[in-house]
Amino acid sequence: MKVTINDVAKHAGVSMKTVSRVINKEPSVRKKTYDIVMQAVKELNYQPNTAARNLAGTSSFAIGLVYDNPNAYYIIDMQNGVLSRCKEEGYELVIHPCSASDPDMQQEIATMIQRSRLAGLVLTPPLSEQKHIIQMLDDLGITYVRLLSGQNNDPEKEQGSTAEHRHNNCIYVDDYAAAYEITEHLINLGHKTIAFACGDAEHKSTTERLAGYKQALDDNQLEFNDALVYGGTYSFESGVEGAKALLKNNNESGITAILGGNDEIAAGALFASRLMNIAIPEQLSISGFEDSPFSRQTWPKLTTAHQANSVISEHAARLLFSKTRGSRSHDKDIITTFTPSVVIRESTGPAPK
Amino acid sequence: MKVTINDVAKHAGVSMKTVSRVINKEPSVRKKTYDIVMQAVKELNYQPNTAARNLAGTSSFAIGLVYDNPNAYYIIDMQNGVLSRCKEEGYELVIHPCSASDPDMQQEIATMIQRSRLAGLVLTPPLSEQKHIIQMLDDLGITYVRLLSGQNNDPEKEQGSTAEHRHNNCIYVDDYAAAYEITEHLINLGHKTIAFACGDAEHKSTTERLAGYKQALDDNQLEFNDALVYGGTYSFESGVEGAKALLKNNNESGITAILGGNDEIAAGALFASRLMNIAIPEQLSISGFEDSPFSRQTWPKLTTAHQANSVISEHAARLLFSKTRGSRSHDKDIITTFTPSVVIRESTGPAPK
DNA sequence: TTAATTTTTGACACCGGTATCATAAAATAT
DNA sequence: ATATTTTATGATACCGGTGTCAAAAATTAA
Repeated sequence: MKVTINDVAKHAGVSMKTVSRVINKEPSVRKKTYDIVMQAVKELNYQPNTAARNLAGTSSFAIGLVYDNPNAYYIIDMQNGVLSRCKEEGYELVIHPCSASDPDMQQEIATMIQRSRLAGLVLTPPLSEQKHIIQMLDDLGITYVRLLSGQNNDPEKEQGSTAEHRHNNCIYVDDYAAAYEITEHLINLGHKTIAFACGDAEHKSTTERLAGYKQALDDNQLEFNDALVYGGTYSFESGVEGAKALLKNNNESGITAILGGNDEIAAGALFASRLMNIAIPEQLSISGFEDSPFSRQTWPKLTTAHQANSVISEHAARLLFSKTRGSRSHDKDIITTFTPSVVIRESTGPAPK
Repeated sequence: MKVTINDVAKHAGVSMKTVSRVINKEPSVRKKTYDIVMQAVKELNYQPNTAARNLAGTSSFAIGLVYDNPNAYYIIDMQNGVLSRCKEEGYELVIHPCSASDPDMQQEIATMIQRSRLAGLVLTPPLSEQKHIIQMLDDLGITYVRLLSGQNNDPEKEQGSTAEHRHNNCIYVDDYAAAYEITEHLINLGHKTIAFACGDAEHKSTTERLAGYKQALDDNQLEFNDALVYGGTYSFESGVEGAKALLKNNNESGITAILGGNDEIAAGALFASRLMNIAIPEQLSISGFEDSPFSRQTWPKLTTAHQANSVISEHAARLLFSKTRGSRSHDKDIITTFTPSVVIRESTGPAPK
């Protein structure tokens, strides 16, 4: 029933080590031998036993994906992107949802790494931003890749000694640029009083998006007003609350557009507007951020910044693999900075007079 | 740095086999010995190496979760439920998204099982309903649990010989009852012309929900009308199309309520109503099914049938473990049939006169 | 108290690969 | 053609646990 490397070796008339070489695509195997072995592999339908490889090898054929993020769409995209690369490389994926509020989190991650002898880790925000996690991974000496909000400027310069400053293992999403772009879109529509309903303050993405928004205002001679910024979380409920707070007293601030920290916030704002009988986009424009499927399922559909999460995570995995194995993959194919692009739908329109 | 079972054995002054017994909670270890070993485990912070256990043991300490379902919320819940049980049991989870349209799917699943020597598999619909998959798993002799739509009636009677008829490895969601309940809710609100926007026809859940709907109509002396059933898919877009089709020609059929096959369909119907300037719930009631977070983020919020996906999947994992290991867990704690319960929100209301 | 039985524990051979290093074969130089 | 270098292959010792079976210790019976 189950075929082992020895069966293949016998069938092909070579040693088991040669079979091992072939399936691991090691160099220095003659073309002819390679073909013979592959033939045997096919004929016997041989599947290398993961456990055995993991045990015998220096590191296992598995990587981990760690996340602390309640956004289902985001997570699924992350998983799928990483999985597709894993499949390509013949690796397994160990997923690890966790919660920053859990005091054992750090220990748990360490345990997981140790038990499964993971070859590497992909960290998504906001975990990827936490110093103590990074510190721990460095202490453990494990390879990892971080998904971050920001830009990968001056890579040479950034090769700092401390982990937080070493940026050659990061994939960036340029939220700053995207927020700038989307704010500009609103400005171009004639909006002058644009509010921003932020996500969690601790997330780097919030800071970045806020900065991009500010810069866009500034570059267009619009004054930044602190009262137009609502600090919340990346959730629908926060969007509802945010919109209510921003538009209080019959919109005394004269807001004509709200930039949502993400699609959920925007959807919440949409919901609140509905409650307050505000027509979108005639009386108020609302934009989201991320372009999750969600943004196409609201009324009206959301203008947002498209973020190709599964592509991003696939590249994160690519980068990770380029660091673990003898970098079989070409680092050059790896994109390390992604900039979401504005997708215009029906939730934004010309500013009312 | 890394602690092995031998280190623990030495530290505790016992043989490595005894340590193995302790960490596997095997019987016939004296309390005193057990304590000594556990003490050593703690002191050294020993983590058993998964790969080694998998290799040496009869089956590996990992189970698989296979799904072909585009619904992110659903998948995340499934994963989390199964994961929580895995954590409890010290197992790993191998996730495997796949697509029925992929001709290699079956082979891929077989490969995964073989490579990772999975101890078992949890199958979610619609994969869990496909005969050829079940057949294959049986041929492979692997343990699995299926999540199905239906009821677990007459368990004794059902112990048929063919896999499709063996139902002691299934967890049921009673969509029939839930659909009945939700339809009745609409009827009680005075609705007499209730449409049903179905999900994918091949899904058992569609058949079940439809049957429950029909029965409720019947029990309340309302005639079933084929023209009021729209056959679509479990997607937002389908909900939009479905509502448009059902309400065509200025709602010539006089529909006052639409039962959505799931929340996404309902959200789509909501969207379409908006397009057609139909007020919800004043002119038309719409209900969803599943109670995904989604149903709380539409306007108005959806009346729906709450389905505790993460609990369901946790029980699926429970059931699986009860079959794989020496059934350490008590089968009696396992619920095998779940009935979603109606959650009333704002998308349904009294029928218009 | 000793024999018989049951419960605990340990020695050791695997599980199915990879890593190392020696050896054989092929390519190149002399 | 032979010596030398390079490249391809194989023998064998692990990796860190589990399973088997026999030995030792603890219980119970006689």
